[in-house]
Formats: sequence, C-alpha cells, structure tokens
Amino acid sequence: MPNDRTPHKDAYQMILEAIDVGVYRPGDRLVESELAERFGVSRTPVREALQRLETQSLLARDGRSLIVASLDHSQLAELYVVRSELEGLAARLAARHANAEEIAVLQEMIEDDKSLVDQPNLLSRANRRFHRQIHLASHNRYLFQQLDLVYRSMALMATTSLAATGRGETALAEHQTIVDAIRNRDEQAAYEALKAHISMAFVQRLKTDAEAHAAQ
Amino acid sequence: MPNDRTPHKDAYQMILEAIDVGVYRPGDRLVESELAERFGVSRTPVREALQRLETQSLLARDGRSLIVASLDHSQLAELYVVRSELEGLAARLAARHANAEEIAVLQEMIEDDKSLVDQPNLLSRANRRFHRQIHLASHNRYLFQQLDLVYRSMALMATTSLAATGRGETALAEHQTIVDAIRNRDEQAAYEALKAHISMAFVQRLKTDAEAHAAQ
DNA sequence: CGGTGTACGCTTGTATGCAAAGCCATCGCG
DNA sequence: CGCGATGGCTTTGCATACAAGCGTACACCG
Repeated sequence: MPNDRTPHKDAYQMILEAIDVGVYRPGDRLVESELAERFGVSRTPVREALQRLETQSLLARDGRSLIVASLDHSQLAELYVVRSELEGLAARLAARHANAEEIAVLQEMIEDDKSLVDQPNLLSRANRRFHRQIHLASHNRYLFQQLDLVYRSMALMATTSLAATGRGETALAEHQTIVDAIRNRDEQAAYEALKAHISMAFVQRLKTDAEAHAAQ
Repeated sequence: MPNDRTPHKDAYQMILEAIDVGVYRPGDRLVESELAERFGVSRTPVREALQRLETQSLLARDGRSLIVASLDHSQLAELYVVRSELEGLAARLAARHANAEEIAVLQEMIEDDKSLVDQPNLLSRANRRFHRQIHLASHNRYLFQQLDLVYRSMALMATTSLAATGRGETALAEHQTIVDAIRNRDEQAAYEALKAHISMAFVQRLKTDAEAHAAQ
C-alpha cells in the first residue's frame, strides 16, 4: 500500500483510489470495520465515505451491506449513451467558450502524449486529463460535475481500452481533430468529432471485453 | 419538538424536504447540532445526510461549515444548458424505447393535469411527475440519475415558473406535442419539442426572477 | 486610539460504545 | 434424510463523548 503514513488525505479519496486501482473489484463486499483498520481511521469517516460513494452509484446495497457496483452489458451501453451526449455538449461549448490559453493547453497535451503511445496506463491517465481539460473549457460547472460522475462510474471498468494495439495513435489523431474544431470555433464539428471519438472508444471496449470473456 | 410523529423516514429525506419546502433557503447556514435537535436524531445521521447533499451540490462549504447552495444568474444559465440537453436526450430515447403502456400513462397525465391549470403548486408537482415519466421511458438509468440530480439542484429555485398566467395551458400544450412525437416514434421531433419546452420554461423563469428582483 | 495577541466558546471532525437486525449454522423434529 | 426453527455471531446504525480548529471579542500594549 503506497502512502500509508501520509496525513490521511481523506477516507473518501482513499477508498475511491482503492476501487480505481482495483484493490476492490465490482461485487466485492465492503465491511466498515475492515476498511477502518486498513486505513487506520475509525468507522465514522469510513461510513461517511461509503455513503458518499453510494450516492454516486459506485457502491450498491446488497441486503444490508455495501458492495462495489458492477456494470453489466446494458448498463455499459446506457452509460456510453449518456457520456457520448455530455462529451459532445462539452465539445460544443468548448468551441464556443474556450479561451486561447485553454486551447493552447489542449494542443500541448497532444504533443506531450505522443511520447506515451506505448504505455497504456500512462496514456490512459493522460487521456483523462485531456478530456477533463475539454470539460473545463466548456465553462459550465454543472456539465463538468456530471461528467465527473460519469468518469467515476467508468472506474468500475477494469481495463483501459487504450491498451489495444494502434488505439493510442488513432485516439491521438482524433484528439487533434477535436482540438482543431475547437480552435476553429466550429461547434458542430467539435460535437461530431468528440461523439465519434467516444463511439470508437466504445467499440474498442466492446471488443476488449469480448476477448476477455472468451479468454475465460 | 416539531415533526416527532413522522416515522423518521431518513435524516436525508427530511433535510432535503426542508430545503425543498423552503425552511432553509439558499445561503442559510446548516448547523449539525441544530438539525439533529430539530429532527430528533443524533448528529451522526445528520452529518451523513449533509455530506450526501454536499456531494450533490445542494450544499456548499463556506469555510468549515455548510450552507445551502445558491444559484446566481450564470449558474442558472449553465444548469439550463445541461438540463436542456439531457431532457432532449431523454425525449429522443423515450421515442425510441417507450412501450405502449408508458405512452398511455403520459397521455393520461396530460388529461388529468388539465384540471390543475389554476393551481400552480399542484401543477408544478404534476409537471415533475410528467417529466420524470419521460425520464423513465428513456430506459436509461444513468440518464435518469443525472436528471434526478438536475432536478435536485432546481429545488434551490424558490418559486415555480408555472405560476405565471397562461403558462399552465401553454405548458400542457407543449407536453401534448412531446407525447405525440414519442407516440409517432419521431425521435428528432421529440428531441426538439422537449428542448423548446425547456427553453420556454427558462424564458419564463428569467422573467419571473426579473420581476421578483424589481419588486424588491 | 489603533493594532495585535490571547483566550474562550462554538462547531466540526473523530472515536468508541451500545443496541438492533441479518445471516449462517446447527440442531431438532417430522 | 430433509426441512424448518432457533440461537449465536457478525455487521450495520445510532448516540455520545472527546479533541481540535477557527473565529471573535476583549484587553493590553505600543
């Protein structure tokens, strides 16, 4: 366990990270006293963290206790529909509202990320940063918040879909298309480019999941 | 001790309702011990409820304490942009996925609501039910959840925009247009009709707020 | 007279104890 | 031999006690 002696960021952050990293996987049961001991705090902050995670649908109730939520196929599809629309909206608004500095940052991110195409995990993190920057550039805090929720739910998916060979390069090219559209203030093009990007990611995920399922 | 007879639904529900009804108004500070006494429970469940409400942005931090969040003009505008897009998506998906029974319910709601046009408060509740039914008819639980969040935030707006004279009738006519589009499986028409409906509601709200502001 | 420091009180954050409710296992009876 | 009921253990939910931080007000000193 990394940073154990750190002045306890927050029970919430720690549990969230544990789920994100995969210490706890969908379906696992979370016991308050167990988590309390693991993180060296009492049950109270753990309880509060668990309830917050429950309201965000990262945890679900199984009888009386809480388990890590899991996404079945239809839930995955539903999530992508919502994500697609929200990301599209973010792109549209970013094309309308982003300032020159924000666009510059987006462009720099693409340049920087080119060196990461062979490291799926790092690329995945960079990818999140890129999308997050677009969300911010929309200058709409509700949209940002809703997209944050979507990304939290995506933490329940085990693997990154960027691990597939060639996906990294393709994704970066798509990112470039999106940034170009934003720079040109072409809202419709930005909207469509981002929706297409998400669609590609979804296709990739379905393929990856199918392979993982076949491998079992 | 007020409200002692209620079989303690939940601290969460009770505080939410108190905000909804207007017992606590935007900007009001919420003190744990005070709420605990008012609702006849200890601080622990109150704390948990407050944190849940905070994650939903109904409460905001002011230094160390929590206050009821308030919506300034730009936040209102941002919220409506997101709401508009999500409701539009819900209409589109409802046109695609709603079954005959759900459409029948929507139609019945319109008929029933015709008797309420002169009672803004009742009409407001009925209006929520109608929209909620569309959200359900989308058969997308993430969309439903996100829209639920949006409606929670709207609880921070004091008055209903349906109180304006004639707005009730107009709104019901718009509802009919939406249901017709859904019945005809015309996704684009449903999308546009709902977006137009939300746009009208937004215009009405801006007018209402302007009047309220002038009256001060 | 004004500014700064200190002390007190209010409020939040955390820990722990206690009660109630499931769940599982085992035992008894059909 | 199987099914059901009962008892104990595990775990959650709530209450309360305790500690720590922040703001404020008052007093003292410059």
